[in-house]
Amino acid sequence: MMEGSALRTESKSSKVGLIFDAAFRLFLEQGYDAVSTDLIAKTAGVSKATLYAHFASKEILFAEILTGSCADFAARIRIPETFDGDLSGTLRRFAHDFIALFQDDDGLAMYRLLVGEVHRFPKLALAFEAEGSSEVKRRLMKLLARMTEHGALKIEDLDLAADQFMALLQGQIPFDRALGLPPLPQAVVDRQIEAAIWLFLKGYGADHDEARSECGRAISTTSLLRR
Amino acid sequence: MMEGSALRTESKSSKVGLIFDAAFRLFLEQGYDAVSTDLIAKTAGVSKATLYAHFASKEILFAEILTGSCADFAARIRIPETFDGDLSGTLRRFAHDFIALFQDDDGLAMYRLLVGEVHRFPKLALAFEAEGSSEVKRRLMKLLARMTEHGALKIEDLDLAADQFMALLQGQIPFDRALGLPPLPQAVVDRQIEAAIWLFLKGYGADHDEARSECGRAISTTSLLRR
DNA sequence: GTCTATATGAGGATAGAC
DNA sequence: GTCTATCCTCATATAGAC
Repeated sequence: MMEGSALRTESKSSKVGLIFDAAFRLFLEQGYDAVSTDLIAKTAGVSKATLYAHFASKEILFAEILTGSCADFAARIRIPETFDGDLSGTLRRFAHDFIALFQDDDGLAMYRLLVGEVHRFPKLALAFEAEGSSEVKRRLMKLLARMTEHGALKIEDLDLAADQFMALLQGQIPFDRALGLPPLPQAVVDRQIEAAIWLFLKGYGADHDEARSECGRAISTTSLLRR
Repeated sequence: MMEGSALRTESKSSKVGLIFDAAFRLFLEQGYDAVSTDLIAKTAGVSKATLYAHFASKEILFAEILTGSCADFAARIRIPETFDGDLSGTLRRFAHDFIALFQDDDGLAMYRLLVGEVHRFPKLALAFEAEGSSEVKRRLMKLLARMTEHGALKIEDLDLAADQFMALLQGQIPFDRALGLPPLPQAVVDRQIEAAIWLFLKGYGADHDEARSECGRAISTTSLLRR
């Protein structure tokens, strides 16, 4: 678990730790190419030779840093192991943790870094997807499953529902933030979260039963055939 | 308007046009730093001196190329000027145009490029946001407003509703695609679109006997591909 | 306008002493 | 392990002839 917004900064005062921290911060702030090994060494307060004694190349240094930080993302989301019956409260807690990832400058810088370097480090980006966003989704699906068993929700396709809830929470935030827009005011975020929960429950809440018994939650696929 | 998936490639056989095209393709495929002016000149079939005779610097060349292509994005979305009463059909047409942007490799490469170079070209990314995604949202809001006037929808906050519809359509697609995942099969995309329309109308549809007319033809989509 | 050839500098990586 | 000093490649940008 992490305190505050900072991603891993393991300031062991060993040389490796110093290099690691300096490189991490510099890469996040300026990108891969813009940061020279010279600058990293200088910032860390060591010589370039020392840097290369611990990391075989700049690419390897970069890869080690990023992989080490991937898993931290999923870990920031609180998901209860059991469902206590507080439907909207539980969803809301998840929502705030989830959105915080995109408001956080460090997390965002890391996403930018990965996206910008997909050409050079394709595996790194895929690993991030698998251990980050994909992992979050899996855990949300488990939560929604428990809520469905509990009778609080009615969901047939968990995968789809999880996708929709996450999408509603995000809105255009990750997209815009990645392009450099400033974080939204908390009030706006809160409103977006409440609206997301409202619409989600409108579709999957068990207590909105009108027209449900006849229609079910089946989705019309006529357009699939028509198109 | 654009045909096919290619973004602007103005192959006037003038030297400038050749340089422009070569640089555009190379930047999209390999990123800003990975592409040298040497390579651009070679690919375009001109000398480096010629390149610098037309573009003062690599940065300026890059900026001119990207700004020229920003507006093309919004232009790819068909939005009717008047609403003819076909609610789900109109939404569906918008949806397919919208999602196609993220399935398209060129558009995606451009997004990656902008996101990766936010540090170096902050204004460029903001311009893209303003002329691209933000413009699309404005036009969708107008459409939703017409639908509300027409009585087909009941929307209080147009801005919020537009955000939600776009988010539902996107799901995790832009996020995952930006990280290098392959495009989703069209069947999965179609299912996501139908689910988005369903949930959106669940919240904003004016007729609360909603979708009853389509119930008879409804098919459970759980039989379709799972991710 | 367009070329060949080159100046100039930056950055990744290493040699060798301690 | 850590440093100083250095090599060498490559990329941006320009000079000068045609």
